[in-house]
Amino acid sequence: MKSEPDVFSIDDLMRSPGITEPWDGVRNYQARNMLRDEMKKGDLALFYHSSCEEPGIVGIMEIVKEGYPDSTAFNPKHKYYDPKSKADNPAWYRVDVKLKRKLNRTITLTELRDTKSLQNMKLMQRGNRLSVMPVTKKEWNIILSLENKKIM
DNA sequence: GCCAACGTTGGC
DNA sequence: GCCAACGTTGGC
Repeated sequence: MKSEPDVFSIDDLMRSPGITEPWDGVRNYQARNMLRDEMKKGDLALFYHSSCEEPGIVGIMEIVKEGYPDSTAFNPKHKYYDPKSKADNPAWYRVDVKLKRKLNRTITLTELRDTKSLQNMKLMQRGNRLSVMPVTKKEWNIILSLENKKIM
């Protein structure tokens, strides 16, 4: 799950009450489908910092509430307001995430690109812009094995 | 700031 | 339904 740290960072999540926050503001249908249909309570997710100095994976989260309507879309004053989404037929969904732990260090995008066994990851695919995307168990294990392996 | 690669919009 | 124009994402 991607977030721009200037908007919402792993440290913001650490400071949240109960280290839990709704992951809202996703306005892309493919990503919406994953939030609404795919992600289950107890699932784990990687927190990715995008559009920043050091893009990469910074933490592990747990889904603590499954997809439910993103009410920020209903509020005309909210920055995520979307008039197309109505309370009786919501277009956008969110999940609640809880921080499991912050990684010892950022596993950078460069490093992921340099890892041969991760070349098929969704994240690596050209022009990929999804803010929520699947990670296979195998990829997950490889990624986390990098955490304590090499210091860039 | 640039630009590639998408997604969305709207005229026809 | 097509497709050009426009907007957005996100790495660099």
